[in-house]
Amino acid sequence: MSEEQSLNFIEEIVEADLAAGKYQSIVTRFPPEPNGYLHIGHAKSICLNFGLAQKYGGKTNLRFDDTNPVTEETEYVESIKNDVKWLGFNWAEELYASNYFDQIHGFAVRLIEMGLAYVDDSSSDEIAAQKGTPTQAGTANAYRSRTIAENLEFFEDMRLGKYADGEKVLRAKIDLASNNMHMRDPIIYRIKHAHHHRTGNKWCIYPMYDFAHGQSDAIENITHSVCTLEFIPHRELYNWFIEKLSIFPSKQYEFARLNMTYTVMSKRKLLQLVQENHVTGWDDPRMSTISGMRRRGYPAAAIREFCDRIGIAKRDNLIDISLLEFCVREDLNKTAVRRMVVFDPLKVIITNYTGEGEILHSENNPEDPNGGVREVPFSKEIFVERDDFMEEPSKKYFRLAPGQMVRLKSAYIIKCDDFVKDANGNVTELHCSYIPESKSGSDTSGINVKGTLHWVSALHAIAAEVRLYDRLFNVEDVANAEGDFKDYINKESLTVVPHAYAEPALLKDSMGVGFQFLRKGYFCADKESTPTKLVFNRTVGLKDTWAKEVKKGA
RNA sequence: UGCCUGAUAGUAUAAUGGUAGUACGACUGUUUUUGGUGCAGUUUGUCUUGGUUCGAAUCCAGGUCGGGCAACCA
Repeated sequence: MSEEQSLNFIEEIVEADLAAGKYQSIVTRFPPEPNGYLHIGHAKSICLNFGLAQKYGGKTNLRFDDTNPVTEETEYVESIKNDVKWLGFNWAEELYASNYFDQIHGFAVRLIEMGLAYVDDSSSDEIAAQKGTPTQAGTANAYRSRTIAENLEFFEDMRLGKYADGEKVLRAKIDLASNNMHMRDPIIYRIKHAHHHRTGNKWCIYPMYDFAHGQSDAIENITHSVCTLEFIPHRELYNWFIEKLSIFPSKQYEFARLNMTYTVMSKRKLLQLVQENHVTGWDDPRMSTISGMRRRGYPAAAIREFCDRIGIAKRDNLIDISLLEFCVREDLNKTAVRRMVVFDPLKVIITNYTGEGEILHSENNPEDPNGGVREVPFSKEIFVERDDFMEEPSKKYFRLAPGQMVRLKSAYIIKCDDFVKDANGNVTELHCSYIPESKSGSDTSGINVKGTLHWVSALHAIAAEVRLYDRLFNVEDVANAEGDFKDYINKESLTVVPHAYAEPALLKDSMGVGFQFLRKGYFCADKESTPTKLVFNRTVGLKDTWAKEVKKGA
């Protein structure tokens, strides 16, 4: 293999570290806070962290960053585990920052003993004011010069629950004049009399992110701690604690988080969509969550492929959602079984068809020679799509029109002889004649037609509900659009087709697979689908050059 | 106003002092019993001004523009 694959900048760092013998093998981690469901942005991080370990023969921990008991819940923990697994990754260990609360508390005591932390009685407003501004140094208060003994005692009293929330905090004593605001005596422990989803009521003080994340990394011997760009200013602090505490020197590296067009990618906003019922839940198929995409029918492999294609870099980006859709189609084209479903039926009577009906066969997947065929019943009366007929066709319209011929997929060529209108002028019925010798597979008619239509036998059709999804927002860059992001919600993001006509094979199909409804797009059975009421989600449409053509003409 | 970051086709991402390439998008053509797929092709780019060098996307200096930083969130 002479194929040279270019590395992203983190892979370069890893390779350099390995080549220099800095580590024998690498350890990464994926560290979500269990305060919401995972979204496609997390998928990028998951693929990066797990991918690194896979590629370089290391391991990846799943670590829940659960240091804020008031926002975190077990429901989220379960959903996160489920999503990571579904994406196809196995973690070495399932860990929690809360596992380390004793050790982290010990680190805090050590810092106090070294004279590098102090208990501050100031209010949150006072602390903010004393921090100064980016251009003005902060000022020390009287608490900063408390003795080690005092600090030890007060911190212990904090732990014992002698104070109310907000009465006291523990701060690292670093540099109130630092250019980096995070170094101006950051708070490292706060009092929260709250129930924790894992440690219950054992603790009433909890470490802040900055005093838990790096410490957890060190405890787990994480070699490469990868996070997003907004943590760059935290790195100095991260390193300071590692140095002062003399713990394992994990290194933090930052990459640009994923932004995607026509969607939101923040847990806060996603939570809002759920709570205010703009969507039906975290797994609403329109959501950018992993669970939403799974329900919508996006294959895990397609999401992985997408994450691979967008790359890892440090500049801000806004990825076109059509790239994700491309990856979904690429995957589904190879795997989805083809079925025929008519959404907006128009009855066709095949006037010269005298038989009782017959069973025809159609390939499950033309891309897969081993995919086999299924049985498709044919009869004198069928349904085709309403927009597959035009009374006065344009020149490039290759479908049904008076006198025009088309092939019915896997069946016969038919010719439109006549049509029937109701009192309102709506076409209600087509009368066609078929060419008996044009039967699919044994066509001796010699006739070539330009159009092929999907269809279902009226006698054998089964009912199905079909849900069509469009983008949830109608502006590209939702996060940077002016005003409230909810003003940009696309009111037409869901269209329900309550009574589509489906071919009967669908009744016997297993529901976990991806379908392609011929000429309609890719679909999957929704979790609400039952044998008596089939419900399908449109995963993504087919590329539609005809629609483009029509648009151009209009 | 300070500090930290970043800037390559429409969107992403390579080229690590030596031919600016790839993918998606867009557009052509071709194949096709899905106006799908496949195949072939076209299109568009190094933020700017100087400097170093035989040679600069890459190194240096200044500028411009974008993002981040002053939560008892992560």
